[in-house]
Amino acid sequence: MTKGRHRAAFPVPDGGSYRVDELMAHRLAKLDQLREKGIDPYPPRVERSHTANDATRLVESFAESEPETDPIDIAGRVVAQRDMGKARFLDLLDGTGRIQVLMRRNVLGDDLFEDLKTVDLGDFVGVHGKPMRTRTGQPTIGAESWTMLAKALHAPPEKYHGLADSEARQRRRYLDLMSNEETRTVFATRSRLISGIRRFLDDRGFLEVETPVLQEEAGGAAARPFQTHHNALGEDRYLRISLELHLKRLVVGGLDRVYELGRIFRNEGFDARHNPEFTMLETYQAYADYHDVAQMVEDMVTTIARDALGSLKVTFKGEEIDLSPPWKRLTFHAALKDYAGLDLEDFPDEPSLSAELRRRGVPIPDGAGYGKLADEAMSHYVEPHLIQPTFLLDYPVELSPLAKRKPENPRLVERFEVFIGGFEVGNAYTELNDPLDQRARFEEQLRLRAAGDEEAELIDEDFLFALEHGMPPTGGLGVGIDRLVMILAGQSTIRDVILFPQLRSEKS
RNA sequence: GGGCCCGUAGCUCAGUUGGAAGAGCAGUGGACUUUUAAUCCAUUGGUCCAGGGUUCGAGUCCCUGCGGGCCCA
Repeated sequence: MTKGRHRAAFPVPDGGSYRVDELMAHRLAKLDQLREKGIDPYPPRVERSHTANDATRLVESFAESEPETDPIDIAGRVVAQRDMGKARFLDLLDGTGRIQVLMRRNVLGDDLFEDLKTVDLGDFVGVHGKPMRTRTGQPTIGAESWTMLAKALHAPPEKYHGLADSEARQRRRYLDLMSNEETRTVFATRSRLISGIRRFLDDRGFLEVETPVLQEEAGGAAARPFQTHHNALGEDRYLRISLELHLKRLVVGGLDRVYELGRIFRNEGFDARHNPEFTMLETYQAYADYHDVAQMVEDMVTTIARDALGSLKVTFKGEEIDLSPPWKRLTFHAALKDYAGLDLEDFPDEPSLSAELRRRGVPIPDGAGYGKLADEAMSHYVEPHLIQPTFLLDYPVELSPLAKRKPENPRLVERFEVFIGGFEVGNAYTELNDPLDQRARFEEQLRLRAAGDEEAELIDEDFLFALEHGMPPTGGLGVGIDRLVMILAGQSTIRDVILFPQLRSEKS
């Protein structure tokens, strides 16, 4: 049973018939009127010679005076009607924009003009008419005939404010899209950014690949997976939490530059920055290290921003962010010193760091090892300040079981995270290709797991077997696409860049 | 997980000390042949999220639940 608040607007089958409110009843009556006149309110084909945008440009290509051209055919959803008695203006919206239509009784004839009474907001109509300008100069189609293309049985959201209720906007995204231009813009931007990423990587010789979503064990990240079951095998499977371990197998196999842009799943709550399923980009480049990758991220983000937004300056949560390279670079240790006055050299092990953070009142999770403690300190003191694009370099090895150690300091790894707008959007490292060290790191993860860290990695023997065959020096990258889109499209919650974000069930 | 806020007509929102449920848009009827948040006249439309409680009386106060938002962990 649908919850009360949306029931009237969204009728549910009720004993074989539909619950119909008054507004819907009027529309159903109009549907009947059309059918009685032998008019199909849902015809299978449509005449269309011009989009709304084409039509507007056509009119604008003429001088100020009324253009003399042949009639054209346009089609779209009726988003506004202004009835003037013997004339009526309609605004039609299609995927390219809005165009005004002028319907006149003396042009259409009495029958077609009378039939306009069956047109409601939200209906799709086709219009045959001449491009013209109104007295105020607005491009308009002077209708000579019109047809119903699809009758809508519900009223669209309010014409001026659109759909504002955030719950309704997410649950019924189609209403959000049809009534809020900004929503359409955000998702068009998202699409352009993603195609920009593909173009950028394709141009650099990267091969786009696809790896399994259903896995025997979910690895490659510190996160809990969703579990499912394969009936034919009679075995459980997990939805992937990262793309990493399979992509590196491909590098072992000789695919020097690979990327995957796909959905991953993490079994965790959702808030303004988290959705349990989200889109991840991972790239792996043989014969490169994390410095090369940092350079590439800078290039990639600035390229797609320029292409999709036409600017390297964006406004996010009221702050102007300048994406112009070079981005700030700061080591993990230096960042903690700068922003927290915390020198990790003074607290080299779990007991001392734990005591210090406790003393400072930094909240720390139970059973946190050294790496996790350092990460908590970073999240607490540093992350919120990293509004302008910033690379944090050289992380504690405990936090990075898949990254290569720094030769001059084996307690650190060659890793960076990129922060923009106060949160992490990317993560990269020089990949660990020493199979023996990798095995030791996995074993350390197992100890953390035994100590209560449910997000610690499991040993992936097949991955180790792959590494044992030799993986070239490789730089790898992961980018949270949704978060990147948030920043570039100026949206403060992840829910506003995901068309259908995760929500609680509406059923009670 | 904790705190705070929100849920009223199809949509956007008001609703006073607890005393007859409102506006705008949309809809319906009417006027108007260049309007554009058209305008003007008239008018329909309510499970006030759900369930309990207090009260002579609850949209309003209390409790529980559901859903959403913000902040914190």
